[in-house]
Amino acid sequence: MRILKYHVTAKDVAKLAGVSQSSVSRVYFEGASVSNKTREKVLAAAKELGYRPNEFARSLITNRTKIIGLVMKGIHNPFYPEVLKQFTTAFNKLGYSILFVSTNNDEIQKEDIDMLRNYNVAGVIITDASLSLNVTEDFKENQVPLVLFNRKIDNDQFYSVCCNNLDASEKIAKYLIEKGCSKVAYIAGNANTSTSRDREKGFTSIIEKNNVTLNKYTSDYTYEGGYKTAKKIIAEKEVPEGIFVANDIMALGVVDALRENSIMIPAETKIVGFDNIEMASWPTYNLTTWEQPITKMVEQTVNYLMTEMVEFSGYTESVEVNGALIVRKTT
Amino acid sequence: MRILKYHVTAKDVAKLAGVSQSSVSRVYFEGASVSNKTREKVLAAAKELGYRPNEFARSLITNRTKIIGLVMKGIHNPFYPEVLKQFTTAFNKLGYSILFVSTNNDEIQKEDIDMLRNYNVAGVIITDASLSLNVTEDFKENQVPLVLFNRKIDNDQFYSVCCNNLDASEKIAKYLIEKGCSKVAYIAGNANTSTSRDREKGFTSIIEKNNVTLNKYTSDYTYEGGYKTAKKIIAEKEVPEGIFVANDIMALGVVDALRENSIMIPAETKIVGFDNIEMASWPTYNLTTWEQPITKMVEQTVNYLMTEMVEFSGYTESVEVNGALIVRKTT
DNA sequence: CTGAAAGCGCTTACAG
DNA sequence: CTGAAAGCGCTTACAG
Repeated sequence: MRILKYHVTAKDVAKLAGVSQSSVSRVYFEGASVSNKTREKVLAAAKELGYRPNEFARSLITNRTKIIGLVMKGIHNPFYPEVLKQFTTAFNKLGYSILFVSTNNDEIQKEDIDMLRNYNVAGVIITDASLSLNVTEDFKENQVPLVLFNRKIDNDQFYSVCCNNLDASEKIAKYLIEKGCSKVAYIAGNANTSTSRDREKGFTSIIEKNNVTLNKYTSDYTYEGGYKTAKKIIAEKEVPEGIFVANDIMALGVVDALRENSIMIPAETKIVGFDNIEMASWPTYNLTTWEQPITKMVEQTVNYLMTEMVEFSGYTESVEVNGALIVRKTT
Repeated sequence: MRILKYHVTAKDVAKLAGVSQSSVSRVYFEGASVSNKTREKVLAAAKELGYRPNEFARSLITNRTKIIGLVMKGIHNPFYPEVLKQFTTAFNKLGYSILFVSTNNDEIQKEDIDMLRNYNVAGVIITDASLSLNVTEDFKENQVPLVLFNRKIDNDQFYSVCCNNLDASEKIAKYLIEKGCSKVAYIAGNANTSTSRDREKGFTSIIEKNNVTLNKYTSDYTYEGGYKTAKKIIAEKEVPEGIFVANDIMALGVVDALRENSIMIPAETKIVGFDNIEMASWPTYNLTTWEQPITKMVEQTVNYLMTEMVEFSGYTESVEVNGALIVRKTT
């Protein structure tokens, strides 16, 4: 056993303040009614003793915590550290803490979920990973609100927050056509992600309507993936006039590969990415891309969770937040 | 109030297994002695009911959790997402969860610490930020082990894990001299970080011994900072033959700025970074750098915390883990 | 508004 | 090894 500094409890505060322990509790419990006089006495005593309510005793009774579980897979994509930072800042301001879980698999594992269940998290955000229904039954049964961030699942079992991927990719297609491309390519991210599928769908629909030649390649949302795919395209001899790459980090790999082979961007080939990560604006790359409105997406997620945490409704919707095309020098 | 699914407790398991609640508790508490017969009965009953010990009730008594607080500031530097991922993976494997705190200030704030104290974390890792002594008194008093990761503080009040910054920067200096540089520059990161100071100290000592001209610049460990500092250096007309940049992300900014001004790397100027982030190996950059041994640094931190969490000793030391020079095409 | 008391789900001496 | 009981620090009906 550790020998600990004397732990200040509500009882100690009560004694010093000359009130009951219940009254101390009421001062720290939102919504309870206490007279100003009692409140002042309690707060003064609490300050003197350095009292802080024990979150665990609290959670034991209320069966609630102020912990948000955040599950993230692709921390290597610079898009996600920014997302993490914004979520942490937003929730910390609201008095909530972030329990961070990094999953290695495309699909979230039972262990990852168990970690969150063990700590009885008040809400869950899953970014960048899919999940099977049975894994989340626990959350539903316990009325823990859940948001899929930057991913959606076709059935309407989940609340999801995404960028307007379909519309965005249609606009990107139109933009490349306007720029005069008569032969284009799409480089997909992981095939099992909704983002890659939606971006492919929107892009393809417009391209096909305009009788532009389209080649599709599958990659994996990494720099190396983009680089290798571009090398493959180059090896096929007929480099397309425009390439829409499903995310920025892959697009940077594509740019580097084309440069190594002295293919001029944008003169010979135009490149468009997706995300608008910081590096896209670096002078070396100056990548034309679609900006994902992270701040708005985070806001939307936080608002939903906060509402559902106050009173669980189980409401689900696929929310799409509008981004915008950022034109730089690769087109 | 939420209407919750019936919560399975140790009592329920005890009833089904035909043993006392204490016995159920003993099965789940490491170190307690239970007969195999009892254990089997309990585990069977627990499985049938889907029992999971309540962490909060547990923590209330033991005054311990399986939560590690991880404080991070510079998540924008790609070095840190990798650190975060490795810590999360390592601790999850050991059954510990990560409470993530992102601080915005160079110095950790009282609020950040309060967040960790509220959840009675078992251990704390602080990366990339400094902290004043008074803020951490709470941890000491409560015997919560603490590690400074990639930062150290001159007094020996803290256990810290760093790369061998001093030795590394001496070697980098020697390397640049060997390569024939007779005029060099050092671009510092945030002046109040131990990493930047140590790297400057080691580099300077060797450079001065060899009568090589040295100019020093202060920047801020960001890409933009590196970029702007390089522009300033260029404006001074006499671009040094070698530049040691205190971290990679700044070094990439330096490389981009020099390229924009058509200064040949490494022919006219050689660049050495520090960290060996993923991007340093990208073909566009191919940056010579010092590899920070993240895996070993994480291991060292985890081992220390695990030991101190079992039995707190308060032992402190400044541990330095050896990295290595990675020669690429900027030198 | 306030206090006394029950109880959340565990761990842990204490007997046996 | 095992059970009955006390107690961790709170919240929350229940009276007053």
